[in-house]
Parts: sequence; structure tokens; C-alpha cells
Amino acid sequence: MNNHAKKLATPAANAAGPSTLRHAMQLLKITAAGGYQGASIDDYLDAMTLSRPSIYRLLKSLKAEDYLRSSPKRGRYLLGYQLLALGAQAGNGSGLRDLMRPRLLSLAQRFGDSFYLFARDGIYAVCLEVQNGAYPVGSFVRATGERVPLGVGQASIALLAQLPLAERHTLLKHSATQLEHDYQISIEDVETEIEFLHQHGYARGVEGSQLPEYTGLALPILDHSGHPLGALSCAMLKSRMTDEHRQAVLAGMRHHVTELVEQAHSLLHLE
Amino acid sequence: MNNHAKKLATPAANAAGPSTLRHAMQLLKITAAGGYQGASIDDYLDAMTLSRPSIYRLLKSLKAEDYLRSSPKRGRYLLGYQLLALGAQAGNGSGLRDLMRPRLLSLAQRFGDSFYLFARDGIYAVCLEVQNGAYPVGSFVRATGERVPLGVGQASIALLAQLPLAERHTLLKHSATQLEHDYQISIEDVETEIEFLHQHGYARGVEGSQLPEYTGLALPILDHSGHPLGALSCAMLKSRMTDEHRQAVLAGMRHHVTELVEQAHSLLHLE
DNA sequence: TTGCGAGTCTCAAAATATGAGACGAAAACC
DNA sequence: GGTTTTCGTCTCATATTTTGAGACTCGCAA
Repeated sequence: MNNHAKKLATPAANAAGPSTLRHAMQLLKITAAGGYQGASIDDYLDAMTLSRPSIYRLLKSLKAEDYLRSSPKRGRYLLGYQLLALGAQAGNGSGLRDLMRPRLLSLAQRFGDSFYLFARDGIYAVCLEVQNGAYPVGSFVRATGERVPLGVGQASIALLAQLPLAERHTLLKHSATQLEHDYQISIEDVETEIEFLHQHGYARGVEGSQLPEYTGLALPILDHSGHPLGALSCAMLKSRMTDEHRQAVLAGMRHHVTELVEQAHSLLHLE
Repeated sequence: MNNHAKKLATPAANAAGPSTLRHAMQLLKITAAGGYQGASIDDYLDAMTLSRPSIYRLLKSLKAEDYLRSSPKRGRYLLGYQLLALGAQAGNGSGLRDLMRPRLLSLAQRFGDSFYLFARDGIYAVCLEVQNGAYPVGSFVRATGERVPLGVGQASIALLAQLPLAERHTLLKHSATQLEHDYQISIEDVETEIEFLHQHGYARGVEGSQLPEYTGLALPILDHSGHPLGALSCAMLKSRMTDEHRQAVLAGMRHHVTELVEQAHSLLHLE
């Protein structure tokens, strides 16, 4: 009630959080949006309503902390390597990535397909680790750190299937238009695949018009108490997916997931 | 002169940059230091001189931006996946990583050894990408985003060798004690290896007492105008490093570096 | 139930970022 | 080599902002 009056008193205090922080993060986002070209002062000035001196001040601070760095091109800024270091840590929540990395390598070497570790990140599935195999493959994500909306790809199915029903429905309804529009995926198909997973224990590559030549498999990863940790996923050319190959790959994936969960369990008991 | 007086007037204004930003980044660092366990309020309170409400305010903001997230453990905080996404971008400065990733995979598959892409980051060498091969290997870095002081490992040699003499000496003198103490590496040996690279065109694994069973090779990556972009490095068991194998691996690495540079060159011309 | 720790709220005080425009420096250009 | 454009910094007054102390609520656990 009274805070309503307060919000009106301060023009730019609608969103939560210290403005300096938000500005700094906006700088990072704009820089990231520039890809490997980075961003220029004008990019920043256009995208936000800060004065030039203020932007330079923030840029200097971010550079001092190695969150940004100057591009070889004069007047352009790139993301700094501190983000890379923190990002590497961030991908290892609960130690999952470290435990999974050698397993992905082993799977990729043995089968020649590409394997992925995913985790849920809000309404997204985030790729924590990739290991490509000898056979070429197309996928929605190619590298660590990329995100796709939950619902896209077989790993998403495995993650969604672990959510409480209500949450899942809310989430899917919320993403429906994006899924349809950007990926030509209908939430009915997603629900169908989730059903398939509940019956057969694994998720299949969905038939989207986006990557028609490829397909895949995915398994959810649950800890001992049933909490979802992530998903192990695999992508391959459709022509490689014989029944025999599917059974072999699934067995390999199941094996590694089982071992992983035991490993994680014993690790937690050490602490 | 007069700013001296100003600094004295404001107690905590010695360092550069908005304090809110520094505090937020300190939070991220402390969280990162907690590894996959993350950090608790007390960790933050102990490590910095902010009041509890202030810390909570910052935590909330960072969580809202997905730079932090709550751990499954109540009261603990982990790094958020936004950092992972930004980190993935950060590692792709100049597009180098995207260009190199498939090449690392190809090398690792062909030779079975482990291959690395490094870049310089101030006084550190930062690992932009790893591709492990079929043969097990030990290395100073195991994952993307990890950093070692310049001087450690063969990739460092390749990076150092591209620096102007004066800068190199300043830098090495500055890191000397750390290199000696943490890695048992003398800067004389480093200089010797740099000399070797200048004569033979590649860097060898240094004989440190840290990883006595492993050795490696590294090549600098220079663009068309001679500016250093990074280093391609390789690690393997000493027993695998026959003369023949070394020649083969070096040839493969040289091949990929040459192709990469041409690729990068033509890419830049498109823009 | 009780207890403890996590997280939030209020307020006034004060520190801190902000903008406008001038200034300095260093490429890039001719 | 001289000139111009662009990048980056500085100053200062203003006022928006964060800050700290402590009381308060909520939720988990014994």
C-alpha cells in the first residue's frame, strides 16, 4: 500500500534489484548478443538509457574484473574470460558434469554417436556438456552452455517428464506458441512423448520439421531419492538407428546413468 | 592532488568501480569458491563486510538474472546457468573456438591423444576447449575455462613466445615465485623452451615434477598479420611419444592450424 | 510443539552513481 | 606528416540509491 506510493516516487524502480547491477548485466548481455564481434559503445548507448560516461565507468569496472575485455578491434568489447571460468563452475552444479564427462566420452567412442548432458534451467533445458562422436550429427545445441526451451529435443522430454504434472502443464502452456513458431513442435506431441517415456523408460527424438535427418534417445537422471538431476541424451543420423543399435546404445546409457547415480550418492556421503 | 583528499573523504573508495558491482562479483567468486557445494550466507558474511539485508538483496537480484540459483540444499547458493551461457560465448572470442572444435575432435580421434585450445588471459593461459582422446592422460587443466599461470605447460610456452621480449620478461619475473612454488618450474627452463620453439617451431612438454608421466606438444596460432590468437596443444603419456608419433601428431596439428588461419581470414573478409 | 535458521521489512542517513559537456589521446585518414 | 574523427576520461553538483540495525515472518526439523 505505502510501497505503492514509494514506487511512484522513484521513476526507474519498478524492477527489483540494484540498478547498477542490472545495468552491468545488460552490458554483458549486449556484448554477448554481438557474438564474436562483441559490441561497441553505440550498441550500448542505443540499447540502454545511460549516459556515455556512465557506460564507460561500468565498462571499466567490468574490464577490471575480467568480465569484459577489449576486442582487437578498437572500440569494441568482448566477454572476458572470468565468465568462462565461472561458467565452467556453473555447469558443474552438484558435481554432475565432472562425473558425467568421462562417461560421455566413453559412450561417444564406443558408439560413434554424439552424447549430451542436460539440466533444467527454468523454462529451458541447458546443455552442460557435449561429446561428439565420429559420425557427424545435427542437433539443436552444439556446445556447452546453449539453451533450448523445454519441449525441444529428446532431452527436454526426459526433463519434463520428471516435473509435477501441474508445473509441467503450466510450463508447456506458457511455451506453446514459441514451440510451435520457432520449432514447429506441438505440445500434444510433447505430451505423447512424455507418455512414451513413462511407459518405456526412455525418450525418443521427436519428429520435428527442423532436423528431419536426425533422431536420438534420452534418459532422465534421478538421484537416490528420486529428485531429477538432469538428462543424458544422444543424437544420431536416422539411418543409424536400427533396433539393434538402439538397444545397444540404450543399454550403454542406462549403465552409465546407474553408475553415475551410485557415484554421486557415495560422494555425498563423504561430506 | 585534490582527488587525494576526496579518496580520504570516502572510506571505501580506494578501488575503482561501483561498489555494488564489486560486491556482486565478490558474491559470485565466493560462490564459485564453494565448488559444487556452493556457498551459504555465513560464507558471504564472513568474507565481506556487508550487512545481512544487503547481501540478501544482492543475492535476490543475482538470482533474478540467473547468475545464481538456490542449491537443493536449503540456504546454499550455486552459480546460475546464465554464467554458463555467457561463458560459452566468452570462450569464442574472434570465433576461434567454433573454428577449432571440430579440428580438436578430429585430432583426438585420429591419434587418441588429448588436444587443447588455449588463449592468453593476462598472466594466465586459459583453456578454451578440450578434446580428450581414447588414451588416458593427465594435464594441468581438465576442462574448459580452467586457467594456469603463463609458464605452466607447453601451451604457455607457445603463448609466451609470441609476446614482445620486454613484456615476457616482466611477466615471467612477476610469476617466478608462483611458478617455482606451485609447479616447481624455473623461469630459466621456460626461457630455454621458448628458445626451442623459436628454433623448431613447436613447444615440448616441460619436465616438471608435477606430471612426470606425461608430456606434450604445442603450436602457436598466429593470424595472417602475425597477431597471436592462441595455442593448440596436445598431451599424452610419455611412453607414447616416439619420434614417429611426434612427427605425425605435429604434422596433423600444423595442418589444422594452417587451415584454421585461412578459415578465419576468409571469415573476416565476409564481414 | 518448540526452536532455529533463512529470508524480508521498515526507516532515516549517507554514500554513490548519474548527466552534461568539455577535455585529452590515439587511431585512421588523406 | 598533418588533420580529422572517434574513443575514452575528467569535473562537479544533484539526487537517486544503497546501506545498516534490528525487529519480523516463514518454513523446516527435531
